[in-house]
Amino acid sequence: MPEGPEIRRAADRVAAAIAGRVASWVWFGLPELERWGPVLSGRRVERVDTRGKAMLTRFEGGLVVYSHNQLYGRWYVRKAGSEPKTNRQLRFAVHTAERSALLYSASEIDVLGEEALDAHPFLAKLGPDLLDEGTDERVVRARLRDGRFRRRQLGALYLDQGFLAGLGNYLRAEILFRARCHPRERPADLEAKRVRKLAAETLAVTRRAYVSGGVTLDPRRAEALKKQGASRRARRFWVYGRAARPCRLCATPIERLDVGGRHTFLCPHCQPAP
DNA sequence: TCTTTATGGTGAG
DNA sequence: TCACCCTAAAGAT
Repeated sequence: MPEGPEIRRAADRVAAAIAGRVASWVWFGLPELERWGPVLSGRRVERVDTRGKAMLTRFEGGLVVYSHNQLYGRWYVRKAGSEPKTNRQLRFAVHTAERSALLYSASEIDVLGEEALDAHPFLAKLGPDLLDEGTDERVVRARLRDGRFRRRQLGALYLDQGFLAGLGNYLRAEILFRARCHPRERPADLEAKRVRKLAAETLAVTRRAYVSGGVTLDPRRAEALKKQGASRRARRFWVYGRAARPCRLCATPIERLDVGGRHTFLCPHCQPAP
């Protein structure tokens, strides 16, 4: 469940299950965190929120459980005391009277004081979160114009959590396709109109992914493909993971390209090289 | 049963 | 840029 939108949705589910309730039993499945279980048990869960791809489970008394799912972590919400059928490793469990929130497979978990959050090595580096209310097109445009970022390739920039928090590999490919930008272009080379377009699509694609549960394709197209019996995977993206398949707009074969050490995907016709 | 890949991230050079 | 870490699932044999 890896990029910002998936993490925020997971946080919503976990919050609905345990926020505002007393955690009767808190348990950690990592040896170095075991001692925190008894410390947090009996405390109320104040909030569950996210910063980019990190989740913060806040307990009364100013203690916060930081968790980052990387590629593997997965949250489950279950009726109190019951567990999902899975072979995964349970790493963090919060049980309340009615429901339990269970984090499996994640290895990046920490317990911090409220005051230590801003000094956390990952959190301290994050740029504006694309799913925060205050992050509007003006904010994204300012980021694109910023001297720290404007001369870097978009393909590298759009994986950098210090540029904008919550982006990831599929969002990078999908946003750049929608904005008709090639991953080797740089913000500094874009005329103002294209910067505006890119900023708008950066927000629109990310927010659509949040609302739809990871689908970046437009609703009408996704629905039509569903009726044709396409798999979830096949009706999710414009270009991501679609190497050699026809572009959904112009039928040109989608290309795969390595940028920033990872594969990305693009339509060579819709996103011409600089 | 093996190897590869993955929606992520770090640190060394 | 590269090697490496984390864990799980998919693909190859």
